[in-house]
Amino acid sequence: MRIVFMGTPEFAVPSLEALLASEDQVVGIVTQPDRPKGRGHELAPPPVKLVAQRAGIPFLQPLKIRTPDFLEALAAWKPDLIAVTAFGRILHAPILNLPPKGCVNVHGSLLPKYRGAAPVQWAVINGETETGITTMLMDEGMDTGPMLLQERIPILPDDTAGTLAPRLAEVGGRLLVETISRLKAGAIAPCAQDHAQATMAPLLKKEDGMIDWTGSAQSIVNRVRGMSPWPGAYTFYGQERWNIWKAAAVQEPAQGQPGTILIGAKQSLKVATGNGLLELLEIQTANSKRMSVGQFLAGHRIDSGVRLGAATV
RNA sequence: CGCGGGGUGGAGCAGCCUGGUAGCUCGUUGGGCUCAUAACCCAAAGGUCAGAGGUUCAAAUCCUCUCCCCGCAA
Repeated sequence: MRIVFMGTPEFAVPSLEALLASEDQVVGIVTQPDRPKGRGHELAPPPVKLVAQRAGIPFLQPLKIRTPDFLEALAAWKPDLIAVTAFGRILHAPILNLPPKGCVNVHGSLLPKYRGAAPVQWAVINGETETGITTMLMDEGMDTGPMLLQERIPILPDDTAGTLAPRLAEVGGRLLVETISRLKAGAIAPCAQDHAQATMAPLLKKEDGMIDWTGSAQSIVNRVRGMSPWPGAYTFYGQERWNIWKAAAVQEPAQGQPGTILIGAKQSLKVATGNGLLELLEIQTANSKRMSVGQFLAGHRIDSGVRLGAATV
């Protein structure tokens, strides 16, 4: 079959590579335009583009999807099927209807849970112990199409969004190839989602990383995990912004108001929460790199009793 | 030419503005204390202060350039 692949970030790379290694032919790739990134204003190519170049497969980086030009270019590739993993754009009907076999999407959750742009992160933030990959036939909604295959994987207690995503992406690649193969054989029955069970996993915003100390210690741990490596969970020590990269709930009763710092022996820094104590393990302050709390305390004088929270003037 | 912070013994920081024998917390090593210890006490080792040039009697500190790192913003 002739397949067009659409995808953008690192998460999409295993899907593309799995397709390239499969019996089907990837005749074209669509990815997002290079974007300014990093400290200067250098343009950074999306990971999928790099793979496309290395594989020597023609690719497009349209600024806008809903144009006659793009649709024409897509049609010229004569795809039997379009495979989509984390492309980052909504496909409208003219594209969805283009390939005879339809458009297959790889989604990083157990649909109908966690529809949307950040399913991996929100699953971790909500403390799920299991997630997975769902392949589906795309329709015009946001991850609402009928499901094809699903595979579950556990979320480990120490997983962050950053450690979980690559594992899911691998499963995604495998499941994508299997899905296509079974579609060709007519050995798969699309199964409508139970829309009543649907939940949303919207794109993460910076503010989603703001730690609410009135929550439980475990809920804060989960937020820290889900916001890593981007955009990061944070709080304020006075006016100074602290990014928290690793934390653990401690089996001790909290002392003081939520957010109160407790400096202990052994170079430890614990914080009272709405329910339980939270020990900070890895921290990053402005203009500095992330470091263990032990290292941080070696060079910074932090007093017990100070409250973390919103920025104070 | 997007804005800003920084590179000081192994780690994290102070000192720089107001030039003049390099300091703090921790780690390491040795010793002591202790039933014992990741705890405590004593001692030691370890730095061409990122690099190059300049000003000066004298530069970590002032000026110029280079390299590297980081935060914000995207």
